[in-house]
Amino acid sequence: MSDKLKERKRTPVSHKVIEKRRRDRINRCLNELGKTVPMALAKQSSGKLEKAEILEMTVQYLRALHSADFPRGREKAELLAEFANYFHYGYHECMKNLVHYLTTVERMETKDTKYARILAFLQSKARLVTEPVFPSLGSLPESDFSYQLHPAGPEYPGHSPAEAAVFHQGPGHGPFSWPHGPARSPSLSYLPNTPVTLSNPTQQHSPFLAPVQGLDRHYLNLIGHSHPNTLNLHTPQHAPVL
DNA sequence: TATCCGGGCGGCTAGTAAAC
DNA sequence: GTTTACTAGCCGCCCGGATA
Repeated sequence: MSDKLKERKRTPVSHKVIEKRRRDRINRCLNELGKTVPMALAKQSSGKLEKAEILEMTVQYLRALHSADFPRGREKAELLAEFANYFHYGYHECMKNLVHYLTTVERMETKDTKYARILAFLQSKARLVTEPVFPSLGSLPESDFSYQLHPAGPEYPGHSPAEAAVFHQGPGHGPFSWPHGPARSPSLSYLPNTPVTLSNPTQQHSPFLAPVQGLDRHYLNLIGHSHPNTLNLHTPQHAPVL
Protein backbone atom coordinates (compact mmCIF):
# COMPACT_ATOMS: atom_id res chain seq x y z
CA MET A 1 0.00 0.00 0.00
CA SER A 2 1.40 3.38 -0.99
CA ASP A 3 1.96 6.24 1.39
CA LYS A 4 -0.79 8.23 -0.20
CA LEU A 5 -3.18 5.35 0.15
CA LYS A 6 -2.23 5.06 3.82
CA GLU A 7 -2.81 8.77 4.20
CA ARG A 8 -6.19 8.42 2.57
CA LYS A 9 -7.10 5.69 5.01
CA ARG A 10 -6.04 7.89 7.89
CA THR A 11 -8.19 10.79 6.80
CA PRO A 12 -11.61 9.48 5.88
CA VAL A 13 -12.95 12.95 6.64
CA SER A 14 -12.04 14.16 3.18
CA HIS A 15 -14.47 11.81 1.56
CA LYS A 16 -17.15 12.82 4.04
CA VAL A 17 -16.59 16.47 3.27
CA ILE A 18 -16.64 15.88 -0.46
CA GLU A 19 -19.85 13.95 -0.18
CA LYS A 20 -21.34 16.63 2.00
CA ARG A 21 -20.47 19.30 -0.57
CA ARG A 22 -21.93 17.18 -3.30
CA ARG A 23 -25.20 16.72 -1.44
CA ASP A 24 -25.27 20.43 -0.68
CA ARG A 25 -24.88 21.21 -4.37
CA ILE A 26 -27.76 18.91 -5.22
CA ASN A 27 -29.98 20.42 -2.55
CA ARG A 28 -29.03 23.96 -3.51
CA CYS A 29 -29.99 23.35 -7.11
CA LEU A 30 -33.23 21.66 -6.08
CA ASN A 31 -34.00 24.65 -3.93
CA GLU A 32 -33.33 26.95 -6.86
CA LEU A 33 -35.64 24.89 -9.03
CA GLY A 34 -38.31 25.17 -6.39
CA LYS A 35 -38.03 28.94 -6.54
CA THR A 36 -37.84 29.08 -10.31
CA VAL A 37 -40.50 26.70 -11.58
CA PRO A 38 -43.85 28.45 -11.19
CA MET A 39 -45.76 25.27 -10.39
CA ALA A 40 -43.33 24.40 -7.61
CA LEU A 41 -43.33 27.96 -6.35
CA ALA A 42 -47.10 27.96 -6.19
CA LYS A 43 -47.31 24.65 -4.41
CA GLN A 44 -44.54 25.49 -1.98
CA SER A 45 -46.72 28.17 -0.48
CA SER A 46 -49.27 25.60 0.58
CA GLY A 47 -46.85 23.30 2.32
CA LYS A 48 -43.72 21.26 2.12
CA LEU A 49 -42.59 20.28 -1.31
CA GLU A 50 -40.72 17.05 -1.79
CA LYS A 51 -37.58 16.92 -3.86
CA ALA A 52 -39.16 14.42 -6.21
CA GLU A 53 -42.10 16.77 -6.70
CA ILE A 54 -39.77 19.63 -7.56
CA LEU A 55 -38.13 17.46 -10.19
CA GLU A 56 -41.48 16.30 -11.56
CA MET A 57 -42.77 19.83 -11.84
CA THR A 58 -39.56 20.93 -13.46
CA VAL A 59 -39.97 18.22 -16.08
CA GLN A 60 -43.56 19.30 -16.68
CA TYR A 61 -42.54 22.90 -16.98
CA LEU A 62 -39.67 22.22 -19.37
CA ARG A 63 -41.86 19.99 -21.50
CA ALA A 64 -44.39 22.76 -21.73
CA LEU A 65 -41.71 25.26 -22.66
CA HIS A 66 -40.20 23.03 -25.30
CA SER A 67 -43.43 21.76 -26.74
CA ALA A 68 -43.84 22.50 -30.42
CA ASP A 69 -47.34 23.75 -29.73
CA PHE A 70 -46.23 26.15 -27.10
CA PRO A 71 -46.70 29.73 -28.20
CA ARG A 72 -43.69 31.70 -29.25
CA GLY A 73 -42.67 35.28 -28.96
CA ARG A 74 -44.76 37.77 -27.12
CA GLU A 75 -47.59 35.40 -26.27
CA LYS A 76 -45.12 32.99 -24.78
CA ALA A 77 -43.70 35.74 -22.64
CA GLU A 78 -47.18 36.65 -21.52
CA LEU A 79 -47.90 33.07 -20.56
CA LEU A 80 -44.68 32.84 -18.64
CA ALA A 81 -45.56 36.01 -16.85
CA GLU A 82 -48.95 34.55 -16.14
CA PHE A 83 -47.39 31.43 -14.68
CA ALA A 84 -45.04 33.50 -12.61
CA ASN A 85 -47.86 35.53 -11.20
CA TYR A 86 -50.04 32.58 -10.37
CA PHE A 87 -48.89 32.45 -6.81
CA HIS A 88 -48.97 36.22 -6.65
CA TYR A 89 -52.57 36.19 -7.74
CA GLY A 90 -53.54 33.50 -5.25
CA TYR A 91 -51.92 35.42 -2.43
CA HIS A 92 -53.85 38.49 -3.44
CA GLU A 93 -57.11 36.55 -3.47
CA CYS A 94 -56.39 35.20 -0.01
CA MET A 95 -55.74 38.69 1.26
CA LYS A 96 -59.02 39.85 -0.21
CA ASN A 97 -60.78 37.01 1.56
CA LEU A 98 -59.08 37.88 4.80
CA VAL A 99 -60.00 41.55 4.53
CA HIS A 100 -63.57 40.57 3.79
CA TYR A 101 -63.60 38.28 6.79
CA LEU A 102 -62.01 40.78 9.15
CA THR A 103 -64.28 43.64 8.16
CA THR A 104 -67.58 41.80 7.79
CA VAL A 105 -67.38 38.87 10.16
CA GLU A 106 -64.99 40.14 12.80
CA ARG A 107 -66.32 43.71 12.39
CA MET A 108 -62.82 45.13 12.54
CA GLU A 109 -62.21 48.78 11.82
CA THR A 110 -59.47 49.75 9.42
CA LYS A 111 -57.94 51.88 12.14
CA ASP A 112 -57.81 48.87 14.42
CA THR A 113 -54.23 48.16 15.47
CA LYS A 114 -54.67 44.42 15.11
CA TYR A 115 -56.09 44.86 11.62
CA ALA A 116 -53.18 47.05 10.61
CA ARG A 117 -50.64 44.61 12.01
CA ILE A 118 -52.18 41.66 10.21
CA LEU A 119 -52.16 43.48 6.91
CA ALA A 120 -48.64 44.78 7.43
CA PHE A 121 -47.44 41.26 8.14
CA LEU A 122 -49.10 39.82 5.05
CA GLN A 123 -47.80 42.65 2.91
CA SER A 124 -44.27 42.05 4.09
CA LYS A 125 -44.61 38.36 3.31
CA ALA A 126 -46.10 39.17 -0.05
CA ARG A 127 -43.04 41.17 -0.94
CA LEU A 128 -40.79 38.31 0.15
CA VAL A 129 -42.51 35.49 -1.65
CA THR A 130 -43.73 37.14 -4.80
CA GLU A 131 -40.55 38.36 -6.33
CA PRO A 132 -40.76 38.10 -10.12
CA VAL A 133 -39.68 34.69 -11.30
CA PHE A 134 -38.90 36.04 -14.74
CA PRO A 135 -37.29 39.38 -14.06
CA SER A 136 -36.20 39.67 -17.67
CA LEU A 137 -39.78 40.09 -18.69
CA GLY A 138 -39.66 43.45 -17.04
CA SER A 139 -43.23 44.34 -17.76
CA LEU A 140 -44.70 42.29 -14.97
CA PRO A 141 -47.11 44.30 -12.92
CA GLU A 142 -45.98 45.34 -9.50
CA SER A 143 -48.20 44.44 -6.63
CA ASP A 144 -49.69 46.99 -4.37
CA PHE A 145 -51.28 45.79 -1.21
CA SER A 146 -51.70 49.17 0.38
CA TYR A 147 -55.38 48.61 0.72
CA GLN A 148 -55.99 51.05 3.47
CA LEU A 149 -54.73 53.86 1.28
CA HIS A 150 -57.39 53.39 -1.37
CA PRO A 151 -60.59 55.28 -0.83
CA ALA A 152 -63.84 53.41 -1.04
CA GLY A 153 -65.48 53.83 -4.39
CA PRO A 154 -69.18 54.07 -5.15
CA GLU A 155 -68.99 50.92 -7.29
CA TYR A 156 -68.72 48.70 -4.22
CA PRO A 157 -71.83 49.41 -2.20
CA GLY A 158 -72.21 47.42 0.95
CA HIS A 159 -68.50 46.98 1.46
CA SER A 160 -66.21 48.60 3.91
CA PRO A 161 -63.65 51.08 2.60
CA ALA A 162 -60.92 48.50 3.07
CA GLU A 163 -62.83 45.88 1.14
CA ALA A 164 -63.71 48.26 -1.62
CA ALA A 165 -60.09 49.17 -1.93
CA VAL A 166 -59.18 45.53 -2.31
CA PHE A 167 -61.91 44.89 -4.84
CA HIS A 168 -60.71 47.90 -6.75
CA GLN A 169 -57.56 45.95 -7.56
CA GLY A 170 -59.43 42.85 -8.52
CA PRO A 171 -59.03 40.88 -11.73
CA GLY A 172 -59.37 43.04 -14.76
CA HIS A 173 -59.03 46.22 -12.75
CA GLY A 174 -55.68 46.20 -11.08
CA PRO A 175 -52.22 44.78 -11.47
CA PHE A 176 -53.57 41.26 -11.50
CA SER A 177 -55.63 41.53 -14.60
CA TRP A 178 -55.44 38.35 -16.63
CA PRO A 179 -54.54 38.95 -20.23
CA HIS A 180 -56.92 36.50 -21.84
CA GLY A 181 -60.27 37.54 -20.56
CA PRO A 182 -62.58 36.10 -17.93
CA ALA A 183 -61.81 32.52 -18.86
CA ARG A 184 -58.41 32.92 -17.29
CA SER A 185 -59.27 35.41 -14.65
CA PRO A 186 -61.15 33.56 -11.97
CA SER A 187 -62.74 35.95 -9.59
CA LEU A 188 -64.57 35.61 -6.35
CA SER A 189 -68.19 36.44 -6.26
CA TYR A 190 -68.76 38.21 -3.03
CA LEU A 191 -72.23 38.37 -1.68
CA PRO A 192 -72.60 41.46 0.46
CA ASN A 193 -74.33 40.91 3.76
CA THR A 194 -74.15 37.15 3.31
CA PRO A 195 -73.17 35.64 6.62
CA VAL A 196 -70.15 33.40 6.37
CA THR A 197 -69.80 30.81 9.07
CA LEU A 198 -66.28 29.59 9.66
CA SER A 199 -66.89 28.14 13.05
CA ASN A 200 -67.01 24.59 11.82
CA PRO A 201 -63.43 23.41 11.37
CA THR A 202 -64.52 20.39 9.38
CA GLN A 203 -66.03 22.52 6.67
CA GLN A 204 -63.97 21.58 3.67
CA HIS A 205 -65.42 23.85 1.02
CA SER A 206 -66.16 27.18 2.49
CA PRO A 207 -67.09 29.97 0.11
CA PHE A 208 -63.67 31.42 0.83
CA LEU A 209 -61.73 28.40 -0.34
CA ALA A 210 -63.61 27.10 -3.32
CA PRO A 211 -62.51 29.79 -5.79
CA VAL A 212 -58.89 29.21 -4.86
CA GLN A 213 -59.26 25.57 -5.83
CA GLY A 214 -60.61 26.83 -9.12
CA LEU A 215 -57.33 28.57 -9.71
CA ASP A 216 -55.61 25.21 -9.82
CA ARG A 217 -57.98 24.14 -12.55
CA HIS A 218 -57.29 27.25 -14.57
CA TYR A 219 -53.59 26.84 -14.18
CA LEU A 220 -53.45 23.17 -15.08
CA ASN A 221 -55.92 23.57 -17.91
CA LEU A 222 -53.79 26.33 -19.30
CA ILE A 223 -50.96 23.87 -19.74
CA GLY A 224 -53.01 20.79 -20.37
CA HIS A 225 -55.08 22.21 -23.21
CA SER A 226 -52.07 23.24 -25.19
CA HIS A 227 -50.19 20.10 -24.33
CA PRO A 228 -52.47 17.12 -23.76
CA ASN A 229 -49.55 14.93 -22.75
CA THR A 230 -47.91 17.41 -20.49
CA LEU A 231 -49.43 16.06 -17.33
CA ASN A 232 -48.98 12.39 -18.16
CA LEU A 233 -45.78 12.24 -16.23
CA HIS A 234 -45.92 8.82 -14.65
CA THR A 235 -47.24 10.38 -11.49
CA PRO A 236 -50.75 9.09 -11.23
CA GLN A 237 -50.60 9.42 -7.48
CA HIS A 238 -50.22 13.16 -7.87
CA ALA A 239 -52.79 13.61 -10.57
CA PRO A 240 -54.76 16.76 -9.85
CA VAL A 241 -58.31 16.21 -8.72
CA LEU A 242 -60.33 18.49 -10.92
C1' DT B 1 -46.09 3.76 11.38
C1' DA B 2 -44.61 5.08 6.86
C1' DT B 3 -42.07 8.27 4.44
C1' DC B 4 -38.59 11.61 3.65
C1' DC B 5 -34.13 13.24 4.28
C1' DG B 6 -29.31 13.88 5.65
C1' DG B 7 -25.09 11.75 6.77
C1' DG B 8 -21.59 8.25 6.50
C1' DC B 9 -19.33 4.67 4.20
C1' DG B 10 -17.45 1.60 0.73
C1' DG B 11 -17.21 0.18 -4.04
C1' DC B 12 -16.79 1.30 -8.77
C1' DT B 13 -15.22 3.91 -12.80
C1' DA B 14 -13.22 7.41 -15.81
C1' DG B 15 -9.54 10.52 -16.23
C1' DT B 16 -4.70 11.74 -15.50
C1' DA B 17 0.14 11.66 -14.65
C1' DA B 18 4.31 9.15 -13.99
C1' DA B 19 7.18 5.16 -14.82
C1' DC B 20 8.63 1.67 -17.93
C1' DG C 1 2.19 2.61 -26.28
C1' DT C 2 1.29 0.17 -22.05
C1' DT C 3 1.04 -0.29 -17.21
C1' DT C 4 0.44 1.44 -12.69
C1' DA C 5 -0.93 4.51 -9.06
C1' DC C 6 -3.80 7.99 -7.77
C1' DT C 7 -7.78 11.20 -7.69
C1' DA C 8 -12.42 12.87 -8.16
C1' DG C 9 -16.90 11.91 -8.65
C1' DC C 10 -20.96 8.95 -8.71
C1' DC C 11 -23.83 5.56 -6.77
C1' DG C 12 -26.04 2.33 -3.66
C1' DC C 13 -26.73 0.93 0.87
C1' DC C 14 -27.55 1.56 5.68
C1' DC C 15 -28.78 4.14 9.76
C1' DG C 16 -30.98 7.54 12.58
C1' DG C 17 -33.82 11.70 13.12
C1' DA C 18 -37.87 14.34 11.79
C1' DT C 19 -42.52 14.58 10.43
C1' DA C 20 -47.25 13.83 8.87
